[in-house]
Amino acid sequence: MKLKYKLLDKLHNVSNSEMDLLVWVVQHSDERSGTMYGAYYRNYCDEYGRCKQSFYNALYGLKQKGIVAYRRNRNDACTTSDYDITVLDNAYPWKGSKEVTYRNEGYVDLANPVFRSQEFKSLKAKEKYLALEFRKRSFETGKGYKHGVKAFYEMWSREAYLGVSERTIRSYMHTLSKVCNFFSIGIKDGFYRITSRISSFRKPQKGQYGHKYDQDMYNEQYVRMALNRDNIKYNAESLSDTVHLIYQYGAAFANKGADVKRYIEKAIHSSVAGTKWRERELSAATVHYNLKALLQHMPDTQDQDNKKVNTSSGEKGFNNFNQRDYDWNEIENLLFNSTI
DNA sequence: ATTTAGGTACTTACCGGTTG
DNA sequence: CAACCGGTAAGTACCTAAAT
Repeated sequence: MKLKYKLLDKLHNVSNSEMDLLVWVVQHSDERSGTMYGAYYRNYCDEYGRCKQSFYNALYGLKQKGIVAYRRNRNDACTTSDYDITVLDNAYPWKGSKEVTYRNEGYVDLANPVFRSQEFKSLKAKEKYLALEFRKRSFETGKGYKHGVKAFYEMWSREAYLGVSERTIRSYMHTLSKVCNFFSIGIKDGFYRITSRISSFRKPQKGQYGHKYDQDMYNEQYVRMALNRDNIKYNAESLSDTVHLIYQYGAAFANKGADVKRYIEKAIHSSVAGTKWRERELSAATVHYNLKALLQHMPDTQDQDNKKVNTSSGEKGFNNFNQRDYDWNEIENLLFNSTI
């Protein structure tokens, strides 16, 4: 859910669908690799109300601009394919370690409700970019972003920033402060003063509606990936019921040295065994039943590798998104070599 | 995958209101 | 008055969605 400040420079000229794709990818990514696994075009299209061509245009566009690398995955029957999309230069591989490097790299937290809101989605691409920049700048200065009016227009209208006229910038400012209420923007003594509106950026507390930890998004994405690969239809309710099983059974599997996510994938897969490809519908109850059975038939000790991974992340293994048996370093190399 | 019709974003230009 | 703000409108450049 983190977008490093240093990536913002690349975002001044992305199209709106590219910006949406990037935000979507970061929101569903594993922070430690900066990668979203199993990205499926239909999920993107549903969430942003775009046609499938937009997904591909955005994907190719982001790659061409050096912002992401991607890799295509097909299932065994070649009936579905999804993508692992890595946001370049956006990994936090030292999470949990004492590396100074990790702490010093600032980021915009895309988990914030603002960046999931319909208001943000309906902004223009450059307004979205500006919102990210203002978020960064108002944090770095502590008391908000202050910039002389003349210099402000001079800088932001430059090609390397927004590349639009002063008049257009003013309309962006209006949208961000008056239409969306994201920022408080005013001019005093010849200076623009921009601060984040706390009421807009406040995150829901635990237990409140809309509250999500970063790893909740990984979990949900993991389940979606498994469902997509088996062509299983689902709705919001059956999906959330299934995702919930990860929390319900996480500890029980961890006690046996196993990662619940690997087993929920199996439980999902066997829940549609014998059902025709086109007629598969998610039944959380069946998945639950299968998962329970898998747990009961498991020996008490598992291979130590899994256990090690689970405990090292410090967050119940949520960050460890090794959903496949690939060698991690090999994936990294493939992804990074495929770009420039 | 490529083409195309329709839609959106942006620029330019103008206007009236507000501020100092 | 001068400088600035926010609104509208027309033309065009570019983008998206859907057809081919």
